[in-house]
Amino acid sequence: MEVHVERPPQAAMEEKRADAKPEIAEIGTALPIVFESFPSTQRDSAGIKQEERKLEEAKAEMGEVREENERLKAMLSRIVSQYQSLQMHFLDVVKVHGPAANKQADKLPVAPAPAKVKPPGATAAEDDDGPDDLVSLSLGSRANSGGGGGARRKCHERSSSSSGTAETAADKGQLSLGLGIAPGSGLSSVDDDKATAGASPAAPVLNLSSDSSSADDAAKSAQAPVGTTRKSPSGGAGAVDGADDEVQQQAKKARVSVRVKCDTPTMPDGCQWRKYGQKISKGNPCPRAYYRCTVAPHCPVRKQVQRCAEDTSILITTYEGVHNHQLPPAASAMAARTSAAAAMLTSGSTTSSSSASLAHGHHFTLAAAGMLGPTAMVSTAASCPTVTLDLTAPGGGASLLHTSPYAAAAAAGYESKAMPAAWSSGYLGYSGAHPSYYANKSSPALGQLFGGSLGVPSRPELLYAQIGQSYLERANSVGGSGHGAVAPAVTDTIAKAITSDPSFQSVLAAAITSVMGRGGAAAAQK
DNA sequence: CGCCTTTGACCGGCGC
DNA sequence: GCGCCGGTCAAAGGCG
Repeated sequence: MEVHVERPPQAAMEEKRADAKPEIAEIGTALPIVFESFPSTQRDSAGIKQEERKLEEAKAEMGEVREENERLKAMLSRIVSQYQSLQMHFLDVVKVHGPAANKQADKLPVAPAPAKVKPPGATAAEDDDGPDDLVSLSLGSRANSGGGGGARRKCHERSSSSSGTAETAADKGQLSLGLGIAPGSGLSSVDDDKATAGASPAAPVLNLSSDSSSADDAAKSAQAPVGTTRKSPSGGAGAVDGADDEVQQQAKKARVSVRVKCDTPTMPDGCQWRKYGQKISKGNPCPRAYYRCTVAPHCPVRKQVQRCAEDTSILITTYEGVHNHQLPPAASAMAARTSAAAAMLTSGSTTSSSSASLAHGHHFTLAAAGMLGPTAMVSTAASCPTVTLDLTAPGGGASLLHTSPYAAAAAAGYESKAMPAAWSSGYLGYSGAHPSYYANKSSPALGQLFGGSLGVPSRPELLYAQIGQSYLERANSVGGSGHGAVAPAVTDTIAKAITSDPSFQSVLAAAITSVMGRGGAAAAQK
């Protein structure tokens, strides 16, 4: 004689999460049966007392469930608020380090729209102005539709809307962090209409995305294949000066290679690919397959898949370009990772080889490096700079491997300019003035946003290390265990999406670092 | 029928 | 200038 509500543990958990009402219903249906089973009044009395007790227990349990629901709701709202707070912090950074951009919005859009992006194409063609003041952080970045108009439309909503004057940002330089995530994907919320006002045709944009497309490419609807030697249409931009051309050339060939233990023919990265070629490359008996992204009709992204000669269980996937479309959540993770790596690569290659040509000697590298994976390697073999993310190493250590020429440069004392040096010392070197910022402003939000277990690092480098570690763990799970199970899980809840979205993390870290670098570079120039 | 893979041919860059 | 090599194209065939 007992009210027995049978619920498997997992079911109970889900019920708690959802609502307590089902439980009430079950109790209600069970009670009549219990009453009918008592023949005598005495037993009825005893049974009623027992039932009352059970009812009280049920109520208590229900209360607990409600409390848990409240806690979850509070947690969710807290995460959302923290995310928005982070956006505010980011704008603060923009204001502090970009006085000219002070007119930018100090107001954040309610919707999680970290930033709008300006197509990388605008970079070279328009980068004839002075130092850019606007850092445009884009989580969703690439212009969907091409055309120069499209590029302008991709200007940042925040920069324009809050100031109320589109011209505000128009004359300011812009730093665009195109991280290869399709517009509207994940946390990105692109409001093209609003963004239009903020677009600055004359604003220099440094694009850190892996997209190899030049200004021309972007002008041509960002659909031109990137990194291809055959069809590079970059010739047309007459406005591109030599320095920018060089930068673009490097960016054009920027690649991100991911090494993952994978038994399947291709790494499940969430995108749809169409195989368009296969070759036996020299030095590797395993054929190299060439894939093209087919999610969007003219997506410029391509990838090469080849098994490691030494260990055929290791799949080496090399990505080129930036998607010009919205990515599935699972694909966003990989895109963010590769794009962050590409950002590091681009920044590093430019600073090491032609820092003067780059208007601003940024050091995005540490931030990017922190998110690259257990092992990140930079190589410039065959005049094609490539960042290799080795996700095959167990343990997820954040060690970074430096290969020549960067490692050599660092060893030779060029740490201030060589990219990998930034990983080890470059960033920390000039960040001396910023720890307070991290400790007082960003760190709390970051520490919580990037996982409550992370805590709040007392030093920026620790913050990055933790961010990176957090990212690595997720990256490992995504890249190593397969995307199939990841996508649905990631999209389960908003909170989970926010806290686990690597694109946001990578963009945020890269942007903060870039801002710091810009600040330092600007100060140095003055 | 549409999409995809396969595969030989072609093209351009690069080194000698 | 020539050959090698990486990368891409495009026709042909397979598959659902």
